[in-house]
Amino acid sequence: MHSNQQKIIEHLRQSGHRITRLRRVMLEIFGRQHGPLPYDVIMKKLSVHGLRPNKTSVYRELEFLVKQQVVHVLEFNEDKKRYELALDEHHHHHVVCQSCKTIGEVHDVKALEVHLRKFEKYLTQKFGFRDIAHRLDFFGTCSKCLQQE
Amino acid sequence: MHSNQQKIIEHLRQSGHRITRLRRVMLEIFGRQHGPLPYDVIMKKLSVHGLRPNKTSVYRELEFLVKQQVVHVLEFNEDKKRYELALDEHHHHHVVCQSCKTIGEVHDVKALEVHLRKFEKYLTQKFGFRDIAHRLDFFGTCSKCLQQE
DNA sequence: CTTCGTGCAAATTATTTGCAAAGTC
DNA sequence: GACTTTGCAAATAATTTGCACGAAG
Repeated sequence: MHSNQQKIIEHLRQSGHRITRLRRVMLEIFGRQHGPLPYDVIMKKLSVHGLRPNKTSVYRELEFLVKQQVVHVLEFNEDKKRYELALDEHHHHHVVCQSCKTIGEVHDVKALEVHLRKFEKYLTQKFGFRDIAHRLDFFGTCSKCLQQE
Repeated sequence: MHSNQQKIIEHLRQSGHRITRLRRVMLEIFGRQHGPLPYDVIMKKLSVHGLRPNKTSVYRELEFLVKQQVVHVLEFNEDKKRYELALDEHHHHHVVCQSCKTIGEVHDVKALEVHLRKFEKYLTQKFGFRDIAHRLDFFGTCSKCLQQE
């Protein structure tokens, strides 16, 4: 996890990008694997780390990290985007409570992954689709919210 | 007019909602359209049908249909929402080309559905999650776009 | 006639842009 | 020093709100 961050920084440096304080700290924040983060939460975390960047800078850095394929954009019908590390070994799915908006993560649902891969292969062979990725999320109501009804 | 549409209208009427021209035509548009539609496309189609409603009305009608669970909201990282019928028999997944933004649909990937259901059952039994639905979409580059590179 | 739906104008929210100044290599 | 990255203010774009009027049952 720490070494991942190192790897990313090395990769960025080698492709001619500078490692600024903002960039380093944002990678650190993402590296701590706190689910997918929206802009405002990232901003708060940056503040905790002693940084008070302009919102433009944060948005631009996110855009940059997405372009570098270091980070993914996700949307859960919240009227705002969320961002999370795009590393292969982080691959997972989300379980979202539509009431309290809590977002959980599920890793390694093997039987599912196998079939997802198979279907991706099918899309490639039959339709010539390339560079396929998938997004699988579950939506429902969590037990806590059910009790409160 | 499709029987599905009739069913929806009946359902709405019985729960005390009025069937206005806008509501009827929007349901008609959703009913004959494959693929999730964004606000601006819906607006154009309404225009073709001879309606020129205010954007507020359209947005409010969409909000209404979502609340009635007649329609789903989808987002594909386009900075705008898309809407499509939420009927069970319409259940499908999307194949999105990230280059030309074309959105295809896939139905009945049986092996996948079986495992998705299984996993949903697991979420219910183990964590007390209820009313679970899933969203599964594939992203990649279509063969047309690959040729043009 | 009473409640629900609509139009209009203005507001709100997340996100983006242009340009000058500052930081990194 | 060259070239990225940042800050600030102002702009966009999609979507929402408040309020008065019009339409469906």
